[in-house]
Amino acid sequence: MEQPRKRAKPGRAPSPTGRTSRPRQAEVARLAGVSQATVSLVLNARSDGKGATISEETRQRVLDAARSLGYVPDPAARRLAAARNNLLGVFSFTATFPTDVQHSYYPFLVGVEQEAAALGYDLVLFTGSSSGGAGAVGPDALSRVRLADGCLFLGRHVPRAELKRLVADGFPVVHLGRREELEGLAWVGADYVSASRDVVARLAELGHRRIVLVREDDEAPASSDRQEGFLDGLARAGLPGGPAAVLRCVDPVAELTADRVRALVADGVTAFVAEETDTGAAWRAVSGAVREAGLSCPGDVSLALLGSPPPDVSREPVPMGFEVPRHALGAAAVRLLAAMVAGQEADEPLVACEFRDGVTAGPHEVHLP
Amino acid sequence: MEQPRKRAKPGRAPSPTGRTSRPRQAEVARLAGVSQATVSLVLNARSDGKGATISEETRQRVLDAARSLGYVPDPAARRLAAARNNLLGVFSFTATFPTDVQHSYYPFLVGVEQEAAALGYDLVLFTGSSSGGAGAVGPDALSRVRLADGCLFLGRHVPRAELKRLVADGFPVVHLGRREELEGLAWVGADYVSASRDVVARLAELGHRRIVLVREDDEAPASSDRQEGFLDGLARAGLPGGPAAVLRCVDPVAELTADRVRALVADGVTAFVAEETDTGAAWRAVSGAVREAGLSCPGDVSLALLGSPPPDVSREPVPMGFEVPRHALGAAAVRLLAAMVAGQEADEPLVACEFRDGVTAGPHEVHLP
DNA sequence: TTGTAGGCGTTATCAG
DNA sequence: CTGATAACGCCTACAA
Repeated sequence: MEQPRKRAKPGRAPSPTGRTSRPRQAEVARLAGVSQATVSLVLNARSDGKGATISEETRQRVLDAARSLGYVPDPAARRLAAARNNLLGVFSFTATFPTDVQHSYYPFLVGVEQEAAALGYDLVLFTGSSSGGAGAVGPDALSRVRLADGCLFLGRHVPRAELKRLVADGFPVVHLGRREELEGLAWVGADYVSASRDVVARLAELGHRRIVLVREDDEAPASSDRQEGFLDGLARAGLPGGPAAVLRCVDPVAELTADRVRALVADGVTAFVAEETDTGAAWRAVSGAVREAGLSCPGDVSLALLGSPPPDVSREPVPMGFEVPRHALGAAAVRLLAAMVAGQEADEPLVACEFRDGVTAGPHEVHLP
Repeated sequence: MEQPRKRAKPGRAPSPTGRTSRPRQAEVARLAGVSQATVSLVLNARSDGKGATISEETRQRVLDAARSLGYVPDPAARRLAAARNNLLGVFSFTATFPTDVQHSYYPFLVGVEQEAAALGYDLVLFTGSSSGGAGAVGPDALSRVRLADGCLFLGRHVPRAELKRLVADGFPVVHLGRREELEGLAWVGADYVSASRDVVARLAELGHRRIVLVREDDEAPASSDRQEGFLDGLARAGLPGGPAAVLRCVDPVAELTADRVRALVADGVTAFVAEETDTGAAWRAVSGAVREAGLSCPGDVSLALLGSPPPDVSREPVPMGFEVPRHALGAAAVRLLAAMVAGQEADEPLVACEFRDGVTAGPHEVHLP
C-alpha cells in the first residue's frame, strides 16, 4: 500500500513575502539526535520539580542545539496546543483612546496593563466600538471578544442583550463599574459608600455638627452610593440627617448662591460636602459660593469633595475627600477576570478609595453661647 | 481493522471549571448539516469573486448557525494555518500606559486606534515589556508578537537582535519614529526637516535677516533633522547660515543669559528659534532670557519653537512653530503596517508637521541706516 | 528515560 | 458544489 506523498506546501498559499521559515522543534531534535517530543519536554521543563525526568546530558544536548539554531517557539502553535491564548480583551463602548483625554479610560488602563502584565496576559483592544471599525457593526459585534480568554467592559451604554449572551455562554466577562441590573454579570467598582462615610466621620471628628451634602439631580449608582455613605456617616456620628442634610440641585452653580450659603451658615451649617460628577458642577458651585459669600475656607467653613477635583481647578487648594483608585480598579478588574478565566470563582467587587486630607477642612471650634 | 479510539480529552488537562469551550467550526458544521470545510469556505468567502462556489442557501444556513453559536475563529489556529488574524500588535519598550502621562504614547495610540478601527483590525497590546510581565524576560520576549499579523514598535531602546530576527523572517514590523540604523526595518517619522525649513521661511518672509537656532547638545535624529531643515531654510532664503547661526548648548538655561541675548540682538539677530526636546530646555532658555533682557517678544524679537511647547508652560503665549502630528503618525504607522501585512510594499515614512502661527513672531521692520 | 501517536482549530487541495 | 484529508508547530498521555 502506497503512502500518500506529502504535498510540498499543502494547504498553503505561496508566501507573498518569501518569508524564511524559522527552525522548529523537529530540527532541534534532529540536530540533538532525539525526538521532537523530548525537545518539547526539555524546553518546557517544569520548574516545580515534577516530571523533570530527562537526563542531564540529553538536556544539555537539546539546549545547545536549540541555542545554536536560534530556536524560538511559535506562539500561535503554543497557544493552540494549550487551548488558551493568554489574551484578555478590553472592550469600551466609546473609543478607548478618545481625543478628549478628560473622558478617557487612561487611568484605568494603567492598572489594567500593569496587572495583566503581572499575571502574564496580553491585552486585545477591540476597536471600533464607536468608530464603527473592525467588527462589522452588526448585532454580533460583541461576539468578536470571544477571541480572548475573557473580556473587560468599560463604559456606560452596554448592549444588554449581547452581554447577557456572553455571560450565559459562560464566557468570562467583567464590567468596570458597578452594574447590578444584569444578573450574573461580574463587576468591580469603587466603594463610594465607605469612602463617603469616612469623610463625614472625619468632619465630625473635627467638631462639625451640621454638615450638608450638595449633589446633582441624577440617579447614577455612584451618586446614590455617596449619599448613602454620607447619611450613614451622619447617623453613626449622631448628627442630624434626613432630607434637610442633602441639597439636591438640578443646576448646582445656579442654585447655590452666596446668599443661600450665608443662610445655611447662619443656620448652623459648618461644613459642605460636594459629590463628584463628570462636570464637577457640585464642587464648583460649593467652592464658588463660599468664596463669593466672603467666607474663608478652612477657617469659617470646611469643605470636602467626594472624589477627585476636576482637572481645570487642580491649581486651587486641594479639597479634603478621597481619590477614586482608578489604577486599583483596573487592576482588580483584571485580577477578577483572570480568576474567572482560570476557573476560580473569586470575586472582589469593591475597591477602597483613598482618603485625602486636603486643606479645605479644619477643626470647628464650638462657639460659646 | 479497529480505528484507534479518540481519547476523551487528549493531551489536555481536564477543564477545572467545566467551562463551555468556544464553539468551533465543526459544531457550526454539524448544526448547519454540512462539512467543516464548507464552513471554512463560507466564512472566508473571497470577496474577489473567485472561488465563491457555494450555494446561497447553504451559505445562509452556515452563517446562521455560526451566528447562533457565537462562533469566532481561534486566532492562534488561524495564524498557525498561515492565514490572517486581523490583529495588529503594539509593543512598547516602556509601559504603554505609564503612570506619568507626560511620557506616554497616548497621543500616538489615539491615531493607532482610529486607523486600526478604520482598517478593520483589532489591536493586541503586548504587555510586560518593562514590568517583566507576560513574556518571561527571555530572549524570546519579542517573539510573542508573532501571534499578530504584524507589529508596531514604540520606544527608544529596542533590542536590535530580536527585532532584526523578526524583520529577517519577513514578519511585518513598523517602528514608530525614525530608525535607520537597522537595515530593512520599516518606520514612520515626522518630517522635521521640512517643518523646520518652513518656520525659517516664514520668519524670512516676515523680514528677519539674522536668525539663530538654539539647540541642545545631543545627537538624536530629531535634533539633527531640525538643524538640517533650519540651515536649509536659511540657505533658500539667502540668509547667512553656517555654524554661527546655531547655538549648541549643553545647558541652554545656564548658557543663554540675558546678556548673551542682548549681545546677539545688538549684533543684528532679530529672531530666535528653539528646538523641542523632552525637557523643553531650549525653549525655556530662549523665552526666559529674552524676557530677562527686557525685550518684548513679538515687538523687539521674534521667537519660534520647532515643536510643541512643554505642557507646564502651556499658559504662556503660544509660540510660532509646528505641531508634531502624533495622531497622524500613529495612523500612518498602522496604514503602513497594514499594507505590509497585505503584502504590498507601500511606504510612507514621513508625515508632515502642522505649521502653527502662534503669537511670538511678527514682522521685522528693516531699520533705515 | 525516551520515543510514538494523536490532537488543538484552521486553511486549502483534491477527488467525488 | 461538497466531503475527506493533510498539514501548520507544539504538547502530552502512554507505551517501550
